Amino acid sequence: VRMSAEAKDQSRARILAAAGRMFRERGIEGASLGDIMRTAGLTHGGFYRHFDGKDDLLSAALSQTFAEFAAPLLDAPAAETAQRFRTRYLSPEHVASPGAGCPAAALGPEVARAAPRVRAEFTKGLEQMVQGLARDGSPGARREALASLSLMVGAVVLARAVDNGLAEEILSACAPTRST
Amino acid sequence: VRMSAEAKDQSRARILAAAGRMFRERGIEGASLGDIMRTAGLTHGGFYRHFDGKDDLLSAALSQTFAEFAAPLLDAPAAETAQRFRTRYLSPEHVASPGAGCPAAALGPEVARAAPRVRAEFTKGLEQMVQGLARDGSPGARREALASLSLMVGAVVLARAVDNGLAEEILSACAPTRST
DNA sequence: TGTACATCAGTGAACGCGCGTTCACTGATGTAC
DNA sequence: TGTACATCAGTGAACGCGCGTTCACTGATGTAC
Repeated sequence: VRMSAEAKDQSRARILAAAGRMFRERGIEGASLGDIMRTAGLTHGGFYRHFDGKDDLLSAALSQTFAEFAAPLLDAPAAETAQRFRTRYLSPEHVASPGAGCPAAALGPEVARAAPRVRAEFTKGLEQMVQGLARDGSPGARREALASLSLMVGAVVLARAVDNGLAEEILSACAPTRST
Repeated sequence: VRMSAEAKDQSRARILAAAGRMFRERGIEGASLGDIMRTAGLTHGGFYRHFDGKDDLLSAALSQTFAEFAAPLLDAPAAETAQRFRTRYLSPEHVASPGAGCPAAALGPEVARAAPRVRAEFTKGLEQMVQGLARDGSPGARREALASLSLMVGAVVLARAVDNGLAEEILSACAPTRST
């Protein structure tokens, strides 16, 4: 049942979309290749026609996921301001939807234990976010962007792990207009 | 080979110590009961004389680990200042030693997917840290503590996941004396 | 443009492995008298 | 204080399960002529 080259590209795109969402929702170890392939509408045996293994898929998914998530900051004509991005980032909607949210907040500690190529892709993706947040490129703006990004990631990581009352307090305490 | 009550308590303490370290080093799923029991000097079959299951162990380990980690902030006579705590938190040593470090930075996203009782224990532990950082108890101090804790957790999560150069930049950008 | 054939995307079964949990067993500990 | 016995901490083998990966197979696609 060979497919056309175009159909293969579509399969790959579906696998990547499923992986990007499921890794963020269930964690790297929690999202099995079988689950991902089933979500993409395929059986798990065909996986290796598209990727070398789980690490290869994870690297590709991180690359795509970071690009999508940072896009509002980077889209050329009317990019979102850093402050607006931070307001969205610190919203209850983002906390409730890890599968469509920031890869760093969903996967940070797991990536820290992952293969070098995975860490390299994560580093590249995070650097995109930093540059989107510090568009004037000055050293001061970059420092502010790094601190602001750390605050955002930490707040969402904590808000997702704790009970609701404390989660709301955390988001509120980190909202813009207070310091950076 | 029944052991004395005292010997049993010591076994439990060794299991808890091994679990606290290994969960933070390898993640919840990455640390198997077999590994933990072996590190504690026991065989894995005896685990269920001490805990009901992995979630029970994880809850107990989080409780103990948060208490230990927040101790410098809470020890009554001469507790560490919030600023000194933050300097230690944002050190390369903390980034390099997750097994002895902050449970929130090591396990946050995994706890977000864990059982309610695990999340409850995490919430309790984090609340201890917040109160240690905001000892005067004013609403403003609590907000500042929540924001500062979010910044610290995010910075260490990111620093552990990215390559060395960017990791150092992140820690430096979040060091005290800049805003909160 | 047609025809013959090699390629390969996808299927479904199989593999070896490590996991959390269970269980029969051992023998020192703790208890009842 | 001694003795008889029930308890139970720890052992080691076994269990069922899901994982990532491999492989023989199928048949439409793409290519060489």
